[in-house]
Amino acid sequence: MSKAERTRQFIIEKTAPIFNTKGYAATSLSDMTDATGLTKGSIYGNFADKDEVALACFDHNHKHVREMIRQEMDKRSSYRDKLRVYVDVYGGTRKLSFVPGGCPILNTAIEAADTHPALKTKAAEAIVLWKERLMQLIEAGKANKEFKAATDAEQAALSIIALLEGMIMIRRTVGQPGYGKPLITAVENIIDAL
Amino acid sequence: MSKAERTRQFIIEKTAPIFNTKGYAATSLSDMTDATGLTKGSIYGNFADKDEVALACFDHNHKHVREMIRQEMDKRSSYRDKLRVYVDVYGGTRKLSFVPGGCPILNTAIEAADTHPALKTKAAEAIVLWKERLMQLIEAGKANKEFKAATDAEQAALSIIALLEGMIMIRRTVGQPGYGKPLITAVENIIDAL
DNA sequence: TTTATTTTATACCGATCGGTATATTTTATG
DNA sequence: CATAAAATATACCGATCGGTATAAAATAAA
Repeated sequence: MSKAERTRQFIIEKTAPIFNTKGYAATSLSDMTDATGLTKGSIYGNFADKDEVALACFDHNHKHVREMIRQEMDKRSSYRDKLRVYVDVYGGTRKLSFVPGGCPILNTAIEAADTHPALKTKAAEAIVLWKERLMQLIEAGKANKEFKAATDAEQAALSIIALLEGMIMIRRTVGQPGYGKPLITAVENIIDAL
Repeated sequence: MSKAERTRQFIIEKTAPIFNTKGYAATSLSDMTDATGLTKGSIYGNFADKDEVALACFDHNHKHVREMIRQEMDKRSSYRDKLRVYVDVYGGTRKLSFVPGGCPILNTAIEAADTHPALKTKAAEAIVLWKERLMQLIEAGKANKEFKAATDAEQAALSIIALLEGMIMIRRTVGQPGYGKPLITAVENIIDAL
């Protein structure tokens, strides 16, 4: 890895959490130089513009979440237990470290919807990928006789995603944990009923 | 209503949709003068600062959604049908006009989470109010023998909110209507099972 | 209709925005 | 170690940001 590649990676790692917490538009070049200790010249020597950093940061945040899920999922054998990883990671039952600022897919989707087509596309691809991955797991469980054959994989997958994202929004906003637990239970109920 | 009060209302009505679509930080004074045809002097003669406009705009958007729900709900008699109003309004099955830019509660909650305490508080209050209203309807249905006595009102209320908000995010981001319908069905299933 | 008051427009403020040309320093190569 | 190349820092650009002092205009009361 060349010096430039390392610096590029360094910039991404230091600024990705800021983009996720403050939002893309609200994160300034000053925020980026403060967080990295680098100057604007150095940042612009490795990225064409602020947008390119923002897009790379989304990829980084998204990849971080995916790898955490994957890592935890590999430890589990049954498909039901694999699905429960999402509850453990997003639900925060276990103390699994998450990206600062909440779910990057949700944050990016909301901010970029009417302002940033490229980011919106990335968020959309992330959602599609997530749904397909969930459906894969559910269909595999059906083929394995672990889940009922009548299970609607698409509806279950989308319901889990919507409930988790809704829960993250509600829990982060209201603050009281009493607003999160019933939703964790709701997701668990879906998984149990598969 | 004095001239100033009318102007104040005019500014709110013209800028509220912009705040909801572009976000609070990304909406500039120029956006506001363009949308109203007024000058900065006029706006600052009626509001202390940009923040005061933003807060008033959230209240306006939130009230607009609530009144639309209330209006449609009054037309219906059974509690089950009343609850289905949320599906019709948020689900977009019926062509009920919604605030431009999607759900203001969701948008505000996500943007303000780490950046704007006052707005975050307003979003939190909106969620609490919504949950309590849903629980009222469910408990009333239980008292009326329309719903099962064993129904967990809190979990149902929170599940409906999370599913609807998750659906709005997913539908707006991915675009394809195939991603929304299964979630509408999921909410309908919850209401049917009450 | 005159006058006092309120409301709106003009012109400007310092600060910060994203971005760049260029000089300086650091890295890699012979 | 010398030198060419790459990477970083400095200094600056015009544009726009939110906000304000003040003048002009419109409104309301007498």
